[in-house]
Amino acid sequence: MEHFFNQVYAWVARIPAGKVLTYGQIARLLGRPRSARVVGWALRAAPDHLKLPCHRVVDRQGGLAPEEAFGGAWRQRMLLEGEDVPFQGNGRVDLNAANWHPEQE
DNA sequence: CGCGTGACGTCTC
DNA sequence: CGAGACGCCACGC
Repeated sequence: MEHFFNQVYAWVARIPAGKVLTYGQIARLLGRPRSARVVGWALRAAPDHLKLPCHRVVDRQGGLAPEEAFGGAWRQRMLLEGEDVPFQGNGRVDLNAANWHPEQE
């Protein structure tokens, strides 16, 4: 539980600026390919003092978090654009260019 | 110990 | 190509 959450936080904290990870991707990195939901849950429960770049975590289609998170999806988009994260123009992150592959690091 | 729930994912229609 | 249904896993009650 906290171990799982901690792992999620660890990966999120490692995401370089300008790159993004998907929930499912993180879940796989943790050895739980079907725990994408739990990943999102972990971020939901992520304490602010960890200062995690949770705005760099998107869904499989590059979609941003719901409005209720971040105090507005526009906020997340603004942060991403501020890091030169490419958008597709439809409000989604261009995963083809911004998706981070930790295995390559 | 069982039930409901959710920042997701994949398959179908 | 958009919307809906089901599946998954951890957690709180």
